[in-house]
Amino acid sequence: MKIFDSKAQSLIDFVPLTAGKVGIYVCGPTVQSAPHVGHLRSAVAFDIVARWLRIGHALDVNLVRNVTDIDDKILVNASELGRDWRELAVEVENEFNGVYDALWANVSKLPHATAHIPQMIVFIERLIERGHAYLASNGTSNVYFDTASHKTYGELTNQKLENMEGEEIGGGRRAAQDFALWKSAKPGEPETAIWDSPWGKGRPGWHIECSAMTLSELGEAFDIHGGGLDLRFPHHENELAQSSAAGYGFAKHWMHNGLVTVSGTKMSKSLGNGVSVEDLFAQANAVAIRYWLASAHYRSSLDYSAIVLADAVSAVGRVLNFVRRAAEIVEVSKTELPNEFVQAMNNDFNVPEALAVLHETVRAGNTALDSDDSASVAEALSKVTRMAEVLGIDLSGNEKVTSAETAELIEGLIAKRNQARADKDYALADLVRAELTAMGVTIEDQADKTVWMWSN
RNA sequence: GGUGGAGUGGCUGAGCGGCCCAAAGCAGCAGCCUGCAAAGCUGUAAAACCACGGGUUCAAAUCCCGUCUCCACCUCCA
Repeated sequence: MKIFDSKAQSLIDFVPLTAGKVGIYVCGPTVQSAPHVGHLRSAVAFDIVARWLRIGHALDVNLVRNVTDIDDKILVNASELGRDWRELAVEVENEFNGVYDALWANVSKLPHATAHIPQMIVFIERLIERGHAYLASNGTSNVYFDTASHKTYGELTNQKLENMEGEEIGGGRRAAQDFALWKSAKPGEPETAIWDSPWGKGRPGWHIECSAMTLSELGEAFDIHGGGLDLRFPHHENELAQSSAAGYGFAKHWMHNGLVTVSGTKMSKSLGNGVSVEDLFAQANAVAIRYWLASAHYRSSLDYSAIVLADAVSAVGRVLNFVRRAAEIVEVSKTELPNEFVQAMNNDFNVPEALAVLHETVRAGNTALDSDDSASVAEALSKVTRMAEVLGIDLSGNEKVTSAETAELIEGLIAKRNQARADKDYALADLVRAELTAMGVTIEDQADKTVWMWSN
């Protein structure tokens, strides 16, 4: 199993720290505003990683995705809306979880920053004791990480301190690159966002929550740390600095997913070119969206367009059509994954290549269907089912709930059309079909019967 | 200025020294099937001269050098 380690900047042979088990920590959202496509891509990418390690390698995967539910932006957005920040955070988080659910991208654990404040304080104390953090010189309770004290600072992104732009020196810090571990409470901030600490009232800085939560959830050292490419610096660099300065092994490997772009430019909150989840779901169903999100290799950038989404709908439809037809005549049985599929997944999760195998199997299955070779149909169906499980393609995903009355109505129309066909009254038959189409129903005439399904 | 990534058919997107006269999907065309469709199968066009120019090699989309273009990070972001 090869994985591209973005810290080593090379492909590594993946060997779990503890035999049979894998600990993965992926940076989840800061719940400040609604999810956008980029969040979904990251979630799907790491969901596939977890699925493959579980299904393809029989590993016990502990996938942790944090929820950063205390942060400047949350406070700012809440105050702009005149709302309680905690309420906003919960609401946004629910929104995130709803989409993750819809896309089949769930995780083992969802630790919250606000539930780990004591652990963060302990962590910061430890850094101060070890000489890697200091209290601000301006009389506030700000605490900063001392980047100069940590000689490997910059190792994740291969940067030297002197080349970094840094922020303006302020807030009582010693160097531009030093970052806040603890932020002093400021006037006007809600009481509920202020915690006591050995240094005074305040709240945690941005990066410390992840270091503290990896420690609580996965221990001093764990296998993989993941997240979007845009988090490499400063967030992951700083996490790594904190945790290694604290004396912990931290992440053995790093994985970063590529970004979602629109016309070649990164989709981001600040640029305002983000495509909302509503936009996305208005154009395609969840299975197709997930397929699209996985259709480029996880390290490549993924360009968004309406066309590309429509392509995904067609491509998934092809798979789903085969499964539907095949399932009418054969059962899914136990079978091995195709070798090429396994090879592809083992090669740094090459999903596009794996999808090629999936489609080849579908074609073989369709050919078998056309030639009534039910043994081959069953084989193809079983393989497709297993591959879909690895990739998280919900094969029942296109089924819409239909009431008995609606089904009866549709079946009545189909019977009417088939009678017309038997009578060779094709004008009437086509009229009925047009009626069905208008209802959003697609029909398919098979040798001995007519089946129907909701159009995409 | 520093650090990374990318340029492959009409579109999306793999491949990263020989299995590549380049996977897979979408779109197009033709045939089969169908009353006609849909779904499906088969075949297939557009010079895919793999950004461009050199080089290494028996062999390069894949390695090296140079050039151009684009993107990301160094500020909040998956």
